[in-house]
Amino acid sequence: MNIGEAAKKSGLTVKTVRYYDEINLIKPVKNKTTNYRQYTDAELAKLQFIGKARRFNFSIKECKELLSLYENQNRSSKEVRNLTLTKIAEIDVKLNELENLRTQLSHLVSCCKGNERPECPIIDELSNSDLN
Amino acid sequence: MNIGEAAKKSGLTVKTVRYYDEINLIKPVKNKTTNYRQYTDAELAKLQFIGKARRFNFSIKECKELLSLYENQNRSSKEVRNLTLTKIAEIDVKLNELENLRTQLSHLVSCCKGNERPECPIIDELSNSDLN
DNA sequence: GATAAACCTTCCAGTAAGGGTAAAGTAAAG
DNA sequence: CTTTACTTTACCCTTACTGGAAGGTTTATC
Repeated sequence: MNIGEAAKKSGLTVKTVRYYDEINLIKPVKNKTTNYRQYTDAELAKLQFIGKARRFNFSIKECKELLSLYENQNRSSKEVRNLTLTKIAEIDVKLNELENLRTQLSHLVSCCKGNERPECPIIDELSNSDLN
Repeated sequence: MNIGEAAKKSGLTVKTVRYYDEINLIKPVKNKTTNYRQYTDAELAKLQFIGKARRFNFSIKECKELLSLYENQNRSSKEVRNLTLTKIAEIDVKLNELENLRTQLSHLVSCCKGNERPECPIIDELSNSDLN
């Protein structure tokens, strides 16, 4: 199939699919006469796999790893599990950071009258040169 | 003061401070003979302001807005408060996404034996072409 | 006075993961 | 035959910096 169909069926944009070719993630053969990319069903499956892994927040580099695990019939499930656990740990770090931020920002908002006057505790806090 | 001191006192890197000059965020005067950037105390205060706002997850563009509010003695606290509320709303969206991801990934992990065998529910799920 | 270190300068390239647009070739439909 | 839809490559743009090279300046040491 052509790139447009592969993109549609994988839920990716044509640009993205072309990009995955460019970075050697998924390289289809090319029609010699038209120079069009030709995607097989197996390649479509890989595009779908990558799309899903990306939605699961795996980076392209991690997607490459997952893809090679996906293609390797002899890999152990432990390898995949460990990659996933690492990803969960990263998400936890991010969650913590964001929760802290949210707490601090909502504290600032609760201190600020939000009226037409210029006095603003938010600006005051940002102007405070203490690191934190 | 020179850029090194300004960087140290603001908790930013020299590279970052130079970058803020480049993008017209904070432009110091330059010593004509040495061509060194000269930062005033007021500029240092702005660097600190920006550094803090960045740590609060405001983008550079938002920092520019905040900075102009900071410099404007006549602005209402409402404007600052609204910007902050918008930021909190963004954080909430991000938190939701990450929490969903975490739930799904830990569900996958709990299904995967993580042993030496190749059967792996995580890969199976990623191979599932359903969008979610 | 020479030299070395610790500064500072600009410029160029790269990061992640594509998005936007242009100019041009190809294909399918009417 | 023409229009419309699709495809190609090539280039620059995005965010917010970071790293490095090549060179000028200042300060400390010998």
